[in-house]
Amino acid sequence: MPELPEVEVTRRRIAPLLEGRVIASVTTTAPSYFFLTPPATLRRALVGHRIEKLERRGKYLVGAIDDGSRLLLHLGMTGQLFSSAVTSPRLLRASARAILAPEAQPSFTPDEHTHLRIAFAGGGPEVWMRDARKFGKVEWLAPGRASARLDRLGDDALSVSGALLFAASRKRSLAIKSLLLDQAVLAGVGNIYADEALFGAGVRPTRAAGRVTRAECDRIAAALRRVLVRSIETGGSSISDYVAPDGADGAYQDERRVYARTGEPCHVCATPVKRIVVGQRSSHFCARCQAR
DNA sequence: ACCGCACCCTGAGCGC
DNA sequence: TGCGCTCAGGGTGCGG
Repeated sequence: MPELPEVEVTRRRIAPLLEGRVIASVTTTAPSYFFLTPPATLRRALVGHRIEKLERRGKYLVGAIDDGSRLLLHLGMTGQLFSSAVTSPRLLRASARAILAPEAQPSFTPDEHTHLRIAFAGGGPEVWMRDARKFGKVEWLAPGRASARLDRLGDDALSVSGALLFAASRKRSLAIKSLLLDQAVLAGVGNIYADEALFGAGVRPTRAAGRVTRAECDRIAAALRRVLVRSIETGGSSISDYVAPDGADGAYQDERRVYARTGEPCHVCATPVKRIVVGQRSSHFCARCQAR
C-alpha cells in the first residue's frame, strides 16, 4: 500500500498526536514476525517515554525517543497508522461496509488486525496501527543501536538526481523499473510511482537499466520528483487500504496516468494502457508514449 | 555480484 | 452461495 508519499502524509498528520506525549500504555496482538521486537520488550521500552520527533526514511517511520532509542514502523502493503478518534470505510471490511450506511458506521473499534495501540498520559486520541496482511514491521532500537534495515537504504527518492540514477544503473542488466524499486538505490519508490515516473519520462519499464541514457535518467529523476511531490500535495493514493491518520482519503489515484489503468486509453495518445509483469510486479505503460 | 524466485499473510473480486 | 482462482501499494533470504 504505502509508498513514500503515503508514508510522508502519514508522518505529517500523525506527528501532532505523537510528538512530545508521554506514553501511558502499549497494547499489542500476540507475538509474530510482525514484531521484530517482542511485544513485551516493546512495552517495557516505550511506556513512560516520549517520542520527541517522528521522521521518515524511505518508507520507514522512525520515532526518536527521549532516551536515545528509536522506534521503527513500516506499513508493508496494508498497514494503516491512524488516530483512534477517526472512522473510515477503509478501516472496515467490505462486508461491514456493505451492511452499514456511511452515517451509521461507528468509530473504528480494534479488531484482530489492530496490532499496536499507543495511549498517552493525560488522555486524548490514541495512535493505532492496523495491518491485515502483517507485511508491516515494528522494531525498537536500543540507544546507539544500528539498524541493518535503515543502513541498507539508498538516498531518499525525493532528492533523486539523473546523475545518481545514471551512476547506479551502469552495467546493470535488470529492468529500469526493478532498479527504481530497489530501496538500496532509491528509498521510497514503490510500484505506483515507478510506473508513473517511467510514463512521465517516456521510458519503457522493461528497458535494461544499463542502456538507459543519461538524458533519460534526467527525465526519470524529474518525473519521479514531480509525481512524488504532487502525490504528497494531494494526500497520497487511496486505492484500496490507504487512509491518512485523520481518516481522510488521498486523491492522487485520480491523477494516475498508467498504474492500474490496464486497457483504458492513454491520456496523451488514447492507446490502451498495457499491463505486463516486470520483476514479479505488475507494470503498466503506454506502448506508444514509452517507446522501446 | 547480480538476479529471479519463493515466501511471509489476508481479503476482494471474478468466473463457474 | 460457495468454491477455486488471481490479484494486491513490500521486503527478505536463498540458490543458481
